[in-house]
Amino acid sequence: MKAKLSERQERILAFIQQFMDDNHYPPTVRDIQYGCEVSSTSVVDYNLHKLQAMGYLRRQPEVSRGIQLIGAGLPDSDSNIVSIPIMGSIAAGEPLYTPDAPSYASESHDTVDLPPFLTGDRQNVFALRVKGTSMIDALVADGDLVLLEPATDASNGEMVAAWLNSREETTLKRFYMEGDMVRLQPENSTMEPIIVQAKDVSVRGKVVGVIRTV
Amino acid sequence: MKAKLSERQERILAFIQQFMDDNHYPPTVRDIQYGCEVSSTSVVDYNLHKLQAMGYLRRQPEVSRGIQLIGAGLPDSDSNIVSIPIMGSIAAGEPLYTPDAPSYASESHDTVDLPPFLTGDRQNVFALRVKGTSMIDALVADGDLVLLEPATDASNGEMVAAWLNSREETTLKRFYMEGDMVRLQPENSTMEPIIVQAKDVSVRGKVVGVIRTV
DNA sequence: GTTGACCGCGCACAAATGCTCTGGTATTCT
DNA sequence: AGAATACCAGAGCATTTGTGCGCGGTCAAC
Repeated sequence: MKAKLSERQERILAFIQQFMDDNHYPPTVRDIQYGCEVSSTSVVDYNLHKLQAMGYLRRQPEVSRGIQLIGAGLPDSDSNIVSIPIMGSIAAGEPLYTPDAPSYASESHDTVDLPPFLTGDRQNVFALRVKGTSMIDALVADGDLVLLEPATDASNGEMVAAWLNSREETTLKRFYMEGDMVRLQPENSTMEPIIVQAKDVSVRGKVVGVIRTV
Repeated sequence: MKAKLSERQERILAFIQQFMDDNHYPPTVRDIQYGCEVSSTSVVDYNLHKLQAMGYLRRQPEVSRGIQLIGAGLPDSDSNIVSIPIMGSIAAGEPLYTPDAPSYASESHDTVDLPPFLTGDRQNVFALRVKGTSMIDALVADGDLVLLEPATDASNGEMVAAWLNSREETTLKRFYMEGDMVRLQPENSTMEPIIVQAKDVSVRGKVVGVIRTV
């Protein structure tokens, strides 16, 4: 069994994979024909036989769509899911994501598996469980899971996880830089903003998504 | 629409699942016929339509083996991800999941892949894109994705997708049964509740989760 | 040049398959 | 009882779809 594939065979293989991802069932010979711009079904049939002989797929004779890919990566396992670590809770003085102790970052944390559309192309997204209601007016409730993108800076109005030196805690607030002071604004009309020296606060991440189960 | 399955429908559903597990491609109508000891393809077709209307599966018309199970556990049953169909938008008179027009139910719907922890062990969860701000006070914003569990009934105070006969639209509100009237309460202080006869409203699903990307 | 393996093309057939039409039998509703 | 509804059976049609066959290129070996 050779490992060498013609360009057309590569394309057919890729097309089948794509098609399976999209439709959750295998393509017909003609689907492949049109999808790969082949001018005849027999060519597809010919190459499918080749691919089968080489072990790239299996076919059920006389059966429509009787194609299944074998070998690697077929059980959806490709990259349409990402594991996000849950680094702890936020907004009530709980301990949190401590980059000063990097050893922690990879240990014993829970993770959630999420589809990539929630993280976009951001890197190193992590999640925090919200405790408390300080952001209730920004549609973030107690118990929600917030997705954060690591950041050390923020623009005014962005929702961030911020570390307060004075309190030794991390909190979820909107960020406003005012001179050399920083105002951390809760989104809850019954709560007061926190205003501290810029040097006494450090941004840990920006909120990029919210997930709630009821 | 009932959530109740006949024995035959249960069997068909189970058979499809089994078949997919075994063969990695969906069965034909006749496969189901023989597999479930039905005496006619039309019966299978009939029940498939029913199942589709109830949201248990999706079909590609005119396409052999154009069946895919939706809800839980279908993606090769690898169980760390589920495909949820996005059945449309909600809360501004947009069209939605219309079991009365089965032909729609199988067409051109997007799906999102989500980890199972969001759906729990619920079956046939589907998603809707929220349009409008009627539930802003319940922490559901315009553009959010809400996850719904199919239901025909609701307890007072639950957040539901409800179909209004009079307006021919589906709307996202809190549900309150009051005598033989139903009050659909928006969670937005600037909006008035909708109060209609119980018979003029039908619950389509209960909200079980919310997803927002910023 | 000739040969033959390899690959592609177009066509057509037969089987597989989705779908519809007609009619039947229960069960429920009025 | 009669009407309405839900479900099933059988048969048949139209489309989809796998497969086989003949023909025509290309290319390297002889």
